[in-house]
Amino acid sequence: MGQDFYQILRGLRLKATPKRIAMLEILDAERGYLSPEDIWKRMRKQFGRLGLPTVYRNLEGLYGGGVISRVIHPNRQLYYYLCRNEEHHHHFICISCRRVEDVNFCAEKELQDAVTGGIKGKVLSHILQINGLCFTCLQKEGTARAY
Amino acid sequence: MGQDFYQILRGLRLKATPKRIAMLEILDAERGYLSPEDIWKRMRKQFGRLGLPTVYRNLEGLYGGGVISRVIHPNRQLYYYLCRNEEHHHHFICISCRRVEDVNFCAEKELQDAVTGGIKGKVLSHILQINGLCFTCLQKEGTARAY
DNA sequence: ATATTTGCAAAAGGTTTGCAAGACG
DNA sequence: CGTCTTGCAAACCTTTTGCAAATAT
Repeated sequence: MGQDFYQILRGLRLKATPKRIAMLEILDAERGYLSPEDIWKRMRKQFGRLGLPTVYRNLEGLYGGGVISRVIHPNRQLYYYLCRNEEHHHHFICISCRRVEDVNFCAEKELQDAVTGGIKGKVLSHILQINGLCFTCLQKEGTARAY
Repeated sequence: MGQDFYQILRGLRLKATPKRIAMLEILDAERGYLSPEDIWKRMRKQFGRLGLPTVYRNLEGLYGGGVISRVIHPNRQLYYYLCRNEEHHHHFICISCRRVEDVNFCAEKELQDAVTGGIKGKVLSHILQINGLCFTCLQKEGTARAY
């Protein structure tokens, strides 16, 4: 993934400001999920003046445009993650080291059937996320908690 | 569901205070999800003095004990719901009228397999929730939004 | 009697808003 | 240039905490 962030932003009709590009670069360099504040801290190394609201506003725009995905941690905070996988999928998140793994399974059809058949409603969105400990963290022990 | 709330609370080693019983009664009388503040407002009709922290603390205890379940709304707030269904299941929630319907489907095995096989991690919990509009709200139109 | 529970007030913590100044296209 | 972005400060709102007084068993 090189310098096509400019194109991606333009595709969303967002101006390709240095800050937005830096955000994408930071997310791209990370294999785990980051909080808005994490991103802000890393960005401040490059930018003298940078407000947290800018980070929030941009994350919202990028998430809305489908460029990044988000994770809802059991601690109720939102974290963001840059997805390279084009297909619809879900995530396994490590509670301890924040690693994200794509899970190429989705019960979309079954869920749709349950709703169309029984409830007769309309599905707007669905959340499917697995929270746990990745292989590495599992070795280290001492991290387990009942989430 | 009659007056066994006393027993339920004792089973969790929680003191059966009038407020805890009232909370369960309120949740039991509702087929939709309620916010802590909703519950607080309803309880204030019966109790002169009642703090919101009490509601939060008790919801936490009841949720921890598995007596009530919770819903994570796309708006990021937590809502609570008294589950009558004993088996493991998930929820369809109506974004508009707050109705909750049980979805007797869970991809537990597939998820476990994905994690055990590919990621080799440990599953601590999983979230599976469908957000949408129930049949009734679907008729009324005008409520749709992209969540 | 004693461990829990509660009220109150205050703090915490993440997220949002308003608006004038600045930057992209 | 016009519109979209940003900084800053302040507000928002849900949730949590500390502690003394009240209550369940």
